[in-house]
Amino acid sequence: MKQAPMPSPKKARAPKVDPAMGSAIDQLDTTYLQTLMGYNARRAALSIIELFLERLAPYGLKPVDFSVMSTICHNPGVTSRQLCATLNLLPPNLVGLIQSLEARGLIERKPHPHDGRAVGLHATPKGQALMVQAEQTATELELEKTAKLTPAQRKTLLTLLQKIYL
Amino acid sequence: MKQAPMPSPKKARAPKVDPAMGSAIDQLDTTYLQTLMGYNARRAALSIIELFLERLAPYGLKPVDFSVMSTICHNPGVTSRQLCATLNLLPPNLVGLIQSLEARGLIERKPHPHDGRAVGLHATPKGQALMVQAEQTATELELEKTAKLTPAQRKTLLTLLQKIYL
DNA sequence: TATTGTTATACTCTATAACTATA
DNA sequence: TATAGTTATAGAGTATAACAATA
Repeated sequence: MKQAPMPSPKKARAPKVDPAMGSAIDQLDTTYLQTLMGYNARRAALSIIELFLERLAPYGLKPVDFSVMSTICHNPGVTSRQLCATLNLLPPNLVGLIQSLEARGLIERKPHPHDGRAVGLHATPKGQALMVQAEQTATELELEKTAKLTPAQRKTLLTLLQKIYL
Repeated sequence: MKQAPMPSPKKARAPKVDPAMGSAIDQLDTTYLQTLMGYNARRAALSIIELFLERLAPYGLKPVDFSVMSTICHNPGVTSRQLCATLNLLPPNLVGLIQSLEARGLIERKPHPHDGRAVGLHATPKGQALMVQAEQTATELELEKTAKLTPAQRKTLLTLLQKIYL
């Protein structure tokens, strides 16, 4: 809503006021950056993740842990390779994460029925119970962070973002 | 558009097919994660940044360098403190970045007219020329990455994202 | 006393190469 | 030969504490 005051020309390379002026309003001109999807998506994501880290800390889950646990819960028997492909993670970075979740008793590793190389990942009852709470907390926090959006706008935003990365 | 096949109930905790089945379609159920703005915004941002790194490498600019340079260009005389506040950076992490840009002859540091502690940052002609090209490249790459969106959808997406972090 | 910019440093995240066991 | 999982490690990114100079 705090948009630039809309000057007539399209390009505004020089700022209206000199930032070197110790003016009370030291608002900078970021109109160009705000036209970039990458910039805006990153800023929005980081803003949400900041609160996510705070609210999910009691569960001992960071964003990546959360997305991995959630995917395992919803896809019992999933393999590491599938997780990597789906969540865009690198295999070496998933190893320690999986080991940690297993050590905490949140998941179990079972031999894969058809492939001796692969290992099926399953959430334990403890892990499932934790994720029911964690997902609820995450959903709540997300609604707070997107409070300025109507439900319709929120749905639109999700759909449009998926058109970029899917 | 490759949405889940829309089962009647709202909640779908168990997947339709067992992922342990070495099925040709090893598509996982990520319907829950896709309802999270943080997840989608992060995935979209990373997707764009991936191409950004590739296309802007010839300029020797990464996303943070780019946003700093762009902000300096559009706000001559801006201080480090202002950059940190506007771009959500931490002062210690900006020091090396500024020194690097100065060493490359892209910016100049001039004493601040009113505040002896502060230093005004200015893009050199070389830096300005580089950024004209870099911004054009960035804008082009962004349009490629958002090719599935109509201009109206693109504008909507930018506006909605800003409602989250601004 | 508060602020700007800085140094040093630690911690996390991400990426690459190479190895094993199985297909 | 190709793939799943692993190990070790390097590099980038992000964070905190403490300091000097100036307001």
